[in-house]
Amino acid sequence: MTSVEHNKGGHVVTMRDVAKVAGVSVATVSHVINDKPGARIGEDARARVHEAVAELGYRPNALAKTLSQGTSRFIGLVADAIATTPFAGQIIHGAQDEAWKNGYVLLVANTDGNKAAEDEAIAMMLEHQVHGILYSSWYHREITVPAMLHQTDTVLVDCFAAGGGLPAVVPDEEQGGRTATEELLAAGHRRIAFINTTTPSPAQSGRLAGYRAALEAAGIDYDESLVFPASPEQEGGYAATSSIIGSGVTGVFCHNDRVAMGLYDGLRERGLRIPEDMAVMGFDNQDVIAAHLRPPLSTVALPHYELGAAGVRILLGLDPSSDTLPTRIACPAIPRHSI
Amino acid sequence: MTSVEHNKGGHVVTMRDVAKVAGVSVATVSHVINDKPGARIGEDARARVHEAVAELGYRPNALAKTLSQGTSRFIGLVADAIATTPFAGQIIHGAQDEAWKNGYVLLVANTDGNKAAEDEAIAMMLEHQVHGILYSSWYHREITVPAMLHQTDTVLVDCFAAGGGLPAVVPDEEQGGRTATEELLAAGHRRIAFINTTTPSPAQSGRLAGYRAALEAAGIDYDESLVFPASPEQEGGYAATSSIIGSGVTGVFCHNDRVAMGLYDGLRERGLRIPEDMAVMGFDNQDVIAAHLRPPLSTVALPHYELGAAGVRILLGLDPSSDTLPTRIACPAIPRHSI
DNA sequence: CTGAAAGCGCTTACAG
DNA sequence: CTGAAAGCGCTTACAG
Repeated sequence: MTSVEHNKGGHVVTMRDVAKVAGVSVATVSHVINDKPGARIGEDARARVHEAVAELGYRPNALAKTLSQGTSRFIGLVADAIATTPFAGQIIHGAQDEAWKNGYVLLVANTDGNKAAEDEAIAMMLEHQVHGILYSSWYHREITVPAMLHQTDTVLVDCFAAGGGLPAVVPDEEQGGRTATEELLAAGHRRIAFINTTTPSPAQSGRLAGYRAALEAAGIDYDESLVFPASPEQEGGYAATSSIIGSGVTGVFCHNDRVAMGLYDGLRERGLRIPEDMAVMGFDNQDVIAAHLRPPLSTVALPHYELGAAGVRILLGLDPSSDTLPTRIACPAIPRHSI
Repeated sequence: MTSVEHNKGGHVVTMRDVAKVAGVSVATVSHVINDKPGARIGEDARARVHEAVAELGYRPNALAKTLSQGTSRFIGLVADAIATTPFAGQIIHGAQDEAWKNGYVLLVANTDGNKAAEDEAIAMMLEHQVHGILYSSWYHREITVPAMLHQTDTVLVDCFAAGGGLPAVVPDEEQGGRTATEELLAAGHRRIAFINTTTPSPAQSGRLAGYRAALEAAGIDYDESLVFPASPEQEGGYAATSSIIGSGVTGVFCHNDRVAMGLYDGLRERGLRIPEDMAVMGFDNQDVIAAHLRPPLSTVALPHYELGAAGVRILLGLDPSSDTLPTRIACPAIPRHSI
């Protein structure tokens, strides 16, 4: 394989080489390359430096720059499950784009939820002088903050700390639940079921609260018998089918898209059409699924990309934040054809 | 927020501080911390250094180390679509684990397939003195190598260069197609359809070749009329349903899981049971889908994690590689209940 | 067994 | 308008 640009001497080209070729000092090279505001450098010198840079194929050593400046351009992202769903990928994507935009680069580490790996990851990031760390979860939940995280600036992404103390960004589950229910309401449905997860979580309580709020705003009494528990997967939705049908409901808000997918199967097996016989609303806007169900699923999106992006903005002090109240990111409606 | 460990002086603790507290020179500190082989350091001095490190909460500056050693511990991963599917996430996961295992850290960049972003990403990685770059695609395809990649060691992951020239790791599509077909064969099917994608690609030709090879090995004549073209999504599989049924086949190998998912719908609508009336085999082992279809889908897995891991192994010279022939990683069968 | 010193590739006051 | 020099936090021959 070939390697980095080398000058005739055989070593990688450095600022000294550029200075030599341009006939100026390294200080001058540094000034023109970085376009230092206060730098009074003559046009000719400036031009010679640029020529030399181009001629030699010079590329600054970002690490050396960091060392001398004492401030790094790294942001660390520690994730608990990088590969389980596209969700983590979207967080990484948002964080990376935003970091980039601000001249930072992303250092990522996966921990698989393993404490030891987590500490090792954080230690490595600290040793690399990260500007700060984004500590993320692939699903919204409460976590206990690894002690080492306190050695640098950190913001929690898609999770939050027990007693607060650290800025956090999470999806607005309640607004999401409200929005989902409103979509059903807007289509004329009055008797609406909610298949909720059996797993205690911000999603479980938040989406339920949103469902109730939307109903109330529409002047509809909350009927506890219309919320059905289910495991948050296709299997859960499928199993809930008869209860849903038996409840005399015309629309159902599913805790997530996977549940909706299972319900689709159950409904179809009984000869029911969507949305004519039953309107169904999902949650998550899960890739590969939502847009390709028959009919395409109306749902509400989990803003993972935004979560990652907002995380770095907060870390860089570009967005306001609070140590006690997580920043909530809206979950927008994605209307398709199941309502 | 709090910040890095500081000593009484108020600045972050450095090797000098440790040396001072331990009553030795920084050279000595360096030697004991790195456990240098040739270093003849007394037990007492060694102990004092360790004590000082613990007492001060000293953490080495990895960047400074890199500078003085002239060799970095970074591996860059440039991906074209970090968030589209879990696939890219799995590549990142595999690469990160393997990098970690060898003392390297992963720098990731997303390009969204955008040439400018790509060049910028590579430039940034070069400036950060990466040891090498993993250039990856989220689906197996031929690419044209960005020129800048030649300035460092690079290995292609889930893609390969037109004329060779760079080591590459890709899934073994043909073996995967063969394996998928063999699963159907092993269940006693003799008349087997193949729903292939309409998109020209290594997957299209490789899986077809595998299908034919398996048939041939089983002494079954290849019948061209049994391979049906379809768009590689749920919609394509659904649309192929009548052709499949009309072909008198008892089993079908689908180009991917999404196609299989669409076919499931089509079959169900016509009252056909899986696998009793029709056996179906997928490809990809796509998360969130494959294991949760009704019945759970038998399929073949795309080895993305392994692709990422093998990529860094090749980059580090731990695995053999070739500049002309991509390394092929096996696609294992994942038997479930659709056959 | 241990330390002084040079060097890695930059940046940044400070002189002039 | 430009350069010499010190410094960032380490490592590594080289002396002793």
